[in-house]
Amino acid sequence: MSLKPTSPGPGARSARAASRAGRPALPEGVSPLTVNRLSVYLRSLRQLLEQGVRRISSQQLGRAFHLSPTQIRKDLAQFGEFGVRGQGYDVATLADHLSALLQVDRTHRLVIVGMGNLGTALARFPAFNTGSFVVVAGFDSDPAKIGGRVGPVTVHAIEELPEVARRTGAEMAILAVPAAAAPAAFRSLAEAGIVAVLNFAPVTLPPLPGCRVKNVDLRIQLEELAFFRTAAAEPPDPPV
Amino acid sequence: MSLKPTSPGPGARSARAASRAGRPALPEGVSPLTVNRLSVYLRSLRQLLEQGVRRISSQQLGRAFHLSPTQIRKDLAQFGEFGVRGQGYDVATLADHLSALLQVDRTHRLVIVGMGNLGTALARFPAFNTGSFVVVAGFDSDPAKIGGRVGPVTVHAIEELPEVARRTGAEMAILAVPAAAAPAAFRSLAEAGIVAVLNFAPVTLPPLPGCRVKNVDLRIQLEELAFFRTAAAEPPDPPV
DNA sequence: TAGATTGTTAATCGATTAACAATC
DNA sequence: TAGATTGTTAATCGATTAACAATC
Repeated sequence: MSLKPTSPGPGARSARAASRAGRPALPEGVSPLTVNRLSVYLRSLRQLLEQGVRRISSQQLGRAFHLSPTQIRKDLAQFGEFGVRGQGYDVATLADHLSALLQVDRTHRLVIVGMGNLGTALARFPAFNTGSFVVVAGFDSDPAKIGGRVGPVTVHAIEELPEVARRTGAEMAILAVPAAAAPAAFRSLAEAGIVAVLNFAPVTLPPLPGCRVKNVDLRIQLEELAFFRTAAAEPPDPPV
Repeated sequence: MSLKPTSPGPGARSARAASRAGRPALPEGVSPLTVNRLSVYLRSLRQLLEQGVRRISSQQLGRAFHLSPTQIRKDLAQFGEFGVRGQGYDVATLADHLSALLQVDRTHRLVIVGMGNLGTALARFPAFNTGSFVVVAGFDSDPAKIGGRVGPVTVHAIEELPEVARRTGAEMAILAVPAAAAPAAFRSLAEAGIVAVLNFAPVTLPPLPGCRVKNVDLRIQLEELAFFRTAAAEPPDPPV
């Protein structure tokens, strides 16, 4: 193969904080917007891989997946030199680099707190149970649910969280409880050593020391869409 | 009441496009980031309303819900003068204004395309079936599911989409099909007159004329979190 | 070498924050 | 009037885009 991607080592010299620690790419200083896009790039590369595409330029990638070529290069450059000038990127190699960067080259164990509609669905959700993520336990306050199984997991009482988290080695969590219960549940998670939480409860949880949160109230996404909904349906402005 | 919020009319003079059309706040020119926050403000105000709080300043609102007071005022100012200098905002009135702005003062009918794990859960999801949103129909390609019921809705074949959409008056949709099926399903939705789609499929769907999309691949949210997951767990950098 | 495409620097654009005059 | 808090303008910060030199 004519592509010789440089090792992350020398190329990563622009990741200032990282080089200091001698590890790939320290999270601090990287924008969540960038990380989100890296994840989209990886998703796209995986699709190319399935199609047997071996090499691609930022421009082709942009056309195929509605991305900006400049931004792709800028984003990647933050972490190393993964391409070859004049040639583009090796799909498999770049996918590997991104997997390592995003930490999806290993398995993350998740617990789900709140086994209502959404929690239950997420326990069975393929995207949360493939490759790098596995749901290892569920928690609920309803005694009727405790001890039962939902999809692949057993439902526990929230009091068991510290013990179950330790035993299973869980380090991430999905929070899908009602708003009123969310702050306390979140504190329990942080205390149990969970370091990252995807929060579906309709409250903004600020991060706790040692525990990052991403708040994704789905109703808010729907309301955002409702706001913009008219624009499309309307006749264009008359010319001035 | 000592609060006399001005009508949207004169106050909305900074919403340039809107005043031109003589309607409240035209979507164009408003950032999705702003709209998302408006939705968070509304959620917060509703909570205050339940607690019986009648009046609040941007600063109090910020403290209570982890928001920036300056940003609250800036965001609101885009659409009118909803507060009273020296006094703050009337909770109920501001909530009403925001509801109107976000179009959640009326009911939006949703269809769900793809009745797998996630689609099924969302059909029953309270946040998608309360107040301003109702799920009115489901669609799936699996003949075994067609004709059946899921929570509140009947499952139809995708071919029936135009007819069902017309009959129910649906104007928004949730897309929860596999990646490969998403683009075609999205086109069908746009053709059936759906004007806004919340897309959970792991592909980026670019907007179609007359139909807006919000792409919210949940796995990507999880991967973003995985990237940052180490930061918290690590010992702080040694002092230089 | 000529053509292509990267990595990077500079220019633009947009969003957030700070500061303050207007005013209840 | 004095105190408070808005709406708004100006300053800062960050993110995206354009342009191009480096180089395969």
